[in-house]
Order: sequence, then C-alpha cells, then structure tokens
Amino acid sequence: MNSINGKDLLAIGYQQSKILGLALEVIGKYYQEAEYETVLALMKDLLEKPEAFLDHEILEDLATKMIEEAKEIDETIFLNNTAKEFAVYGSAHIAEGALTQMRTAMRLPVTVGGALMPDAHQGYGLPIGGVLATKNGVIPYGVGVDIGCRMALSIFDITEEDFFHTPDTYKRELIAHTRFGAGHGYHGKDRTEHAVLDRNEFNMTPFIKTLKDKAWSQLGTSGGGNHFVEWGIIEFAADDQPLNIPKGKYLALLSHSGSRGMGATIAGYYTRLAKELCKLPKEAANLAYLDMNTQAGQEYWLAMNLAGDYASACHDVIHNKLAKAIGGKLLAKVENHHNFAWKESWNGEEVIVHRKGATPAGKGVMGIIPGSMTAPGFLVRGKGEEMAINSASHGAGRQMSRTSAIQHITQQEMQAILQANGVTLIGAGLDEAPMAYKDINVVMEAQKDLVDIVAKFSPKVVRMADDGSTED
DNA sequence: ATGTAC
Repeated sequence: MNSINGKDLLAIGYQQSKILGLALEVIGKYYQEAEYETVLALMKDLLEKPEAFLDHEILEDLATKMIEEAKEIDETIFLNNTAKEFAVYGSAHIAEGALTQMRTAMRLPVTVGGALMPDAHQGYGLPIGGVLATKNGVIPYGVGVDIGCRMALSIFDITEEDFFHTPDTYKRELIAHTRFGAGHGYHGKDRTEHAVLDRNEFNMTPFIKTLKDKAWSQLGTSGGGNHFVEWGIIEFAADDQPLNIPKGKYLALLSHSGSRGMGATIAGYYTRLAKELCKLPKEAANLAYLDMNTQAGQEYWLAMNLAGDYASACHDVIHNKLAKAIGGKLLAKVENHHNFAWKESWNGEEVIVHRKGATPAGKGVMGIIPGSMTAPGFLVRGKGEEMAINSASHGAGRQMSRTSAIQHITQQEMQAILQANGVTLIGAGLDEAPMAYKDINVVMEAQKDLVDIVAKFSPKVVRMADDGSTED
C-alpha cells in the first residue's frame, strides 16, 4: 500500500497547482494498492511526457490537463519583480488604491516610465490620473473607455456685461444646441454632417464599419457622467502673447466629452483582444497590451485615433452651433484630450505615452483643467516637466464616490453652493455636486511645476446629463 | 463612460 503525498510529488517536480491535487486524487483512487516506487516512477514519467499518456485509461484526463496548464504558463507574460520608480504629485490626497495600480503598471515588461497626477484615483487597469510610457506596446485600458475624451474652450469677444445683460438667452441656446444622456443621439434631419464621417478608417475592418451609423447619430452629443457644456467668464490677469488676448474678462464656452458609444465599443473590443493575446498575471490582467508591430496593435492605433478625431468633431459641432447662435466673434480656441496614447519622445527615446485622465503638458502646450460646476477651471500652459512625462491633472479629481455623494449631499446644499457662486445649472445629479470634488486650488498647487496658469474660467451656466439620463 | 447583458 503506497503512501504518496503532496510532498513526494513536489519532490519529483510537480508544482503547487490544481494538477497536484488532481494527481493525488487519481493516486488515491486507482493506485492505492500499487507499490510506492512504481507509482512515483509513473507520476514522474507522466510529468516529463504527458503527451505519452493521452491514451492511458487512467491518466488520460490528468495528462490533458497538464498539457493545458503548461500552455497557459507558457503564454503568461511575467511582471518584473520590482516596480520602476515613478513621480507622484500631490501624494497627500491620493488614495492607496491608485498607487497600488500604478506600481503594478510599473512592473510591466513594456513599461519605461510613469507618473501619477494629483487628481489620481483608482480605475480599471491604469488608475485615472495615471501616465505610462511604454516601448512598442499600447494598452487599451491605459487609454480608457472614453477614448479621446477632451476639453474644448472657445473664447468670444463678448464682455462679462454683455453676458449678464441677457443670461437667459445663453441658457436657452445651451439647451437648444446640446444633447445629453447615455445612448442619446440625433435623428433624421437633426443629424450633422462632418468630414470625420468620411474617414477611410471606418472601412478598415468589418467591426469598425458597424460603428459608423451610431457615430453619425451621436455626433455633437455629450453623453453622461461628468461631461458638461457650460458658459462662463474667463479672466486673463495679463495680456497673453501666444493667444493674442489682452488682459480682461471674456465670455467663453467650455465643453467636456468624448467619443460616445463609438469609443466605448472600440475600447471594449480591443481590450478583449489584448487580453486574449497578452496573458498577464491576474493583478495586471486589465493592463493587457497590444504589440505595435502586430496587426492588432496597428488596428487599435488607427481606431483609437479615429475615435479621438470623432470626439474632437463632437466638440466642433457643439461649439459651431453655439457660436452661430450667439453671434460672437471667436478670439481663440483651445482643445486638449486627456484619455489617449501618443507617440512621443521621452528621456531620449521614442515611447508610447498613455494618459488616462491626464492633460498633455509639454513645454508651451496649452490645456484646460476644469474644477467643478462652481469651482474655477484653468487655462494652462505646460512646462514640459520630464518627471511628469509632460503631463498634468485633468481636473480636481473626486474626493467622494458617486454613491457616497448621493447619500451625503442634500439638494439644499447643492442649491446653496450654486447660488453662492452665481451658477445656473441644467440637469446633473448630486453625484456631480462641487463638494464631491477635491479643492482645485490644492490640486493646482500640487502641480505648479507642471503647468503655468494662463487664465481662470468661472462657470456661469452649466449643463450636464439629467439624473437617470438613460431615459428617453 | 457606455448602454447592454457572464
């Protein structure tokens, strides 16, 4: 009667895995009466050459599982044991979850650098507010679901006085020319034409082709969540030469939205493909990447860029409609995306820089960092800080989860803060209340080495998606 | 963030 146990199997080379348990089970069931040495030799043969046991009446099943497991292990891409160093800005206000996620990202074999912005919080795969530079690999979840999500700012030659003279006109036009809510689009003659719809990439693959019609329908819409379109007053404390805008206050239109259903579908499709092609250990599974030298990597890159240009077109449509409606002369327009991947030079090498909720802030690059529906947003100019991989935050960042905000903030508090700041709000739930966000001034202070403030934008008429915006 | 369904 043999007495083979787990230790014996480990000693002849078995690994601590489900195979070990199955092997012991088989031994107990079929080889209870056999000689210890004979069984051990048999198990050793099986381990060395499972393919020779595929017709074995007892060990067939175990042999099959061993071959499967070997293949899984063979395909697994291992993380480096130590995480590369990364700069953290405003660490006092960043939760541990975001740091943990960033450390995992810094262990990927393709990672060359990273940084965490002061509005960082836990996300899916790479944290929101995370910047990751890789070599030849693009991570769909390093870009995020809302590919190409961006800010767009139009500054008009309309004075603060002009605006306050007829605020209701601006409110009416904002309602007339924007559309919010998940799934919502324009239909029939309400659809807008745009050159982005004629892009060749829409014919690239059968999959991409299926996205075109909905993309057309949703062109010029804003979606839900933290997206908004708002009128506000922008104040330049000094003349700005590059923008050619004299010191003073102007009416401005600020919008925040992305690539709608199209980008979300692309993100889902290529994340799934990346996970099939790039098997990472469980803690890094959502950081699956596509090799830029493969068909899949190239396809994602083109689809991501198409989604980015589509997001830009959405802002274009909104700004064009509203500019026409109010009849003001455009003094300047600034736009930046903050969920995207770029080919950039960093630390002397060509890398893929993923910014997932981070504003590009290369030297002289203009960007917009919003505060909240009542707190100011800032027009900024990047300082090109290498440690931050030429990036800055994409907003104030949440300090309360959506659920917590809905539970703890009252309608009265919301009304009071809107009134105190002279803000008219259309739509939005308590989850977007100003108190749910960090203090933007603290966030700006934490990134003063990353960007210079060019102008301050104060929201006045804000539109967001209604609570429960999935209804028609 | 999206808008459908491991």
